[in-house]
Amino acid sequence: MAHQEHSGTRTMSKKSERTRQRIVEAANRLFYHKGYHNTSFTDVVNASGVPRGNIYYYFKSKEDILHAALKYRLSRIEQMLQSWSERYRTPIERLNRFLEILPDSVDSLARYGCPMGTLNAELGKNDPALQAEAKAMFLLFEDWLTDQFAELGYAGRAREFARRLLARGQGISMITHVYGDRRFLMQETDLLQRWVNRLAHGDDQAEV
Amino acid sequence: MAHQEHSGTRTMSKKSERTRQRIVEAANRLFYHKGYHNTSFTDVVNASGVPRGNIYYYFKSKEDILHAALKYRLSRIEQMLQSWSERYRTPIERLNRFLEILPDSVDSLARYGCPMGTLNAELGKNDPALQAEAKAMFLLFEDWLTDQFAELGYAGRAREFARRLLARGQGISMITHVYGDRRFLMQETDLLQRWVNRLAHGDDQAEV
DNA sequence: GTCTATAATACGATAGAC
DNA sequence: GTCTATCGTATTATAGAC
Repeated sequence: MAHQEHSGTRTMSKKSERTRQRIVEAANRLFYHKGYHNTSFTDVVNASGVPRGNIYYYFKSKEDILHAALKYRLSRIEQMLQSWSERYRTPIERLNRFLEILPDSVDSLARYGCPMGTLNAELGKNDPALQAEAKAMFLLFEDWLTDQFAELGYAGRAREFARRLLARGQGISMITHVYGDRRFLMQETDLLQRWVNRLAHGDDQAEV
Repeated sequence: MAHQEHSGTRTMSKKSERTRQRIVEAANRLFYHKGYHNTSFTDVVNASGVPRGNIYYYFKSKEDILHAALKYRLSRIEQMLQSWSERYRTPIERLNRFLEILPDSVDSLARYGCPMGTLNAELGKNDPALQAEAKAMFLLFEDWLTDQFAELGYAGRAREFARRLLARGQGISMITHVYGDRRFLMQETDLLQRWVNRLAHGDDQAEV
């Protein structure tokens, strides 16, 4: 008989949890590198090393794996933002840490684009439910960035600034991906850092 | 016997050309709305109204249709840019016309994202040949924008400005798509217009 | 719980009648 | 040149032995 639920981890042994996690991480990497629709079930089998049937023991469909991968991404982003909030005590330090993502991941951005952006672009074209889950990644960043801008003293425009910063990052990632141009990313990241730091020094007329 | 070549239009009758064009336009729309990998051959059959076998008379494979769709997009972009160059006589008018794309297509951008960006994001993950063809769309815009900034007197930084403008447009399109937020697009387009117009008035320190 | 064999189907592509 | 019937394969998913 099948186990009671696919989605829960409640009744799982340590080993089962590890296997499940291996599937999620392998699939997540493939969805990023190849795109969701262009990743086959067999790709997931090969990349994870978990036999076909076993994967269906943990997940009821390919789309179910996608849900799990999105959930995994969301938890990773939450962890990351929380650790930044703990490690850095001023909003300007936090914003600068956020911007460091771009140079830190310049190689994968040039090869595969932004993991959030490209997946949203793909899923956003069709299923509204999947689109909503993918959008949640952006919302985590948006809320966190909004908090930082608010702490900087721009409470009224904090969300506007947060979205603008996200948009800038997306644009830079896209062009870096299309052109394979690492220099562009570095140069534009510099501009964003200057903008953020001008804001931090009270220049709220700073043009973005 | 099969016809001599799939790609050429040299020996085609008027009616054949129309049929071929119907296939290309239907497929192009589907590739935009659903994504390339998520568009099936049957989708193209249904959308174009052309029987399966006939499509293979005009194109040797699904990928061949994609090539034709990309070629079609490129020619449309070229036509558009050339018509703008003819209609508008100053670079500032031309740059403002370029920015008008965003509000003009805000509905489809919110639903499907930027046609150039999303297709590049999808194809860029895999095949380098397809990626190059998709990139060519950006290059057309980049060169044209570079010309405009050069005419404005920023010869040395014209290409930098052109890429930055493209990146901004991509970021705005992505966020508009993810959030389904038309207001954001309008607001950010305003910012870009102000930037471009400040540049036109000689403020080369204008921050982007 | 684990794994292999295989079902059921959707896919891109072809054959061949007209 | 046009169209339908169908092929071969890759896909997701399941059955059932261990």
